[in-house]
Amino acid sequence: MSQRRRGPSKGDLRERAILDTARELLGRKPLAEITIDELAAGAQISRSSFYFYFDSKLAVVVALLHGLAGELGRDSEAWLDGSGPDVPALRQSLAALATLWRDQGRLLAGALAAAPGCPPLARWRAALRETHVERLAARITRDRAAGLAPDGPAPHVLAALIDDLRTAAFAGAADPEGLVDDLVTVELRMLYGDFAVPHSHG
Amino acid sequence: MSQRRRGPSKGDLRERAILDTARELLGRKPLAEITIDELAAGAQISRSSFYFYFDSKLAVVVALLHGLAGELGRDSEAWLDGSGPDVPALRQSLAALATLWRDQGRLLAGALAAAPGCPPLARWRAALRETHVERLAARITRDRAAGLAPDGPAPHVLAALIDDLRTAAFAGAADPEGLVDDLVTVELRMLYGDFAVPHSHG
DNA sequence: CGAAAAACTCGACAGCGCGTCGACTACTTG
DNA sequence: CAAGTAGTCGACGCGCTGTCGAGTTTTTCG
Repeated sequence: MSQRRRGPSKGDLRERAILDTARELLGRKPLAEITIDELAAGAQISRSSFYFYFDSKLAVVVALLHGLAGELGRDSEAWLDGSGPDVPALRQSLAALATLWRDQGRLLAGALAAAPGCPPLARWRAALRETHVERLAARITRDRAAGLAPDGPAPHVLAALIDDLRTAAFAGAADPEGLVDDLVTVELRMLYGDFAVPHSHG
Repeated sequence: MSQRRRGPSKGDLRERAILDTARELLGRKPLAEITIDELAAGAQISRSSFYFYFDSKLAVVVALLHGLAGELGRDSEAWLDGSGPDVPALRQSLAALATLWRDQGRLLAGALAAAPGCPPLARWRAALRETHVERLAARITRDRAAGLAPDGPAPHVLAALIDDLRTAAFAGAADPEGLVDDLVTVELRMLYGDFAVPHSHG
């Protein structure tokens, strides 16, 4: 817990300066290589003053993540609330996510890496994931009931695999946006692709 | 580089003791929470003596990984060298990988997490991944040429996505082996599942 | 205005984990 | 038994973290 209370004052500027410095540094190097000294120096305060504003480096990450809150859900509404292989909706959802990874890749990667061992980050990650997985699982259930999708893995398992794939693919990609079309294809196959098992002989 | 040269002697026992301690600790807690003191204590030597055997904690990881060398390739031969949706071969490949993740999950996860920022681990990871991706990509190319698989993402991209999915799914799973069947289905869909786009109206 | 309170700042300190160095002991091999 | 090599260890310095207490500013309000 930061000791800071309320009011628009000089301290607010410093807090923003820390956040801005963090964003700026994350544009250049991974989270693990950023030190509290650098954050403090960037905000023109001493290292110990940093602790007046944030409890740790990860608290800064949490704050940064908080600012990203809405962005993840918004563009997926159409896809998650729809039904059937709605290609444009899926592409929109993936494109938005890709852009986020392009712009905030190091922040997201750092947060993911630090999540085990940092309860606040773990909760953030779990909440994000669960929201997506649950809605996607519901969509799968709907599609199957409507005869739009073939049977297969339990909906929440399939949804979790899709979520894993997105994260792994974007986290590892040099150019997330270049992956969007391929991910669209692959996710559609995972959801709707019932392939015909060929007869076992020529 | 460790300063150690050759010969079967007392030191060999200590080296093994360190490795054993590492394995034992990895059964209880993640790599990041293991300290060199613990490793040394487990082998009944002082912390500074540890450095006579290994240069760092990650050097121990590398050694541990080295011991796992063959296990990854072996059981995938049938699947990677075959063609078409060979379900048993694919299942065998995935089952072996799942077992490895069950037994060595924390080691693998730790190695993966530490890979950026540790060249030897990064090289190990890259080599492993590239081998798999390349062989799988070749398989995809073959299948497509033979008319066994539909067109889709570039073979090496699709192969990389499948590799990512495996790693992410197993790394995050409480029970890797319980995922095998679902992964079989999903991978087959990614490779062979050409779904029929439904007509755009009811 | 001026005094108490709050917001804010900082240097000094203690802790932990890492990796190194140099001196010491114990084997082994001619 | 001498000399070299293998193995051991305590002490040190480093970098980063987080805390404490004492200081300075800024706000609040009687």
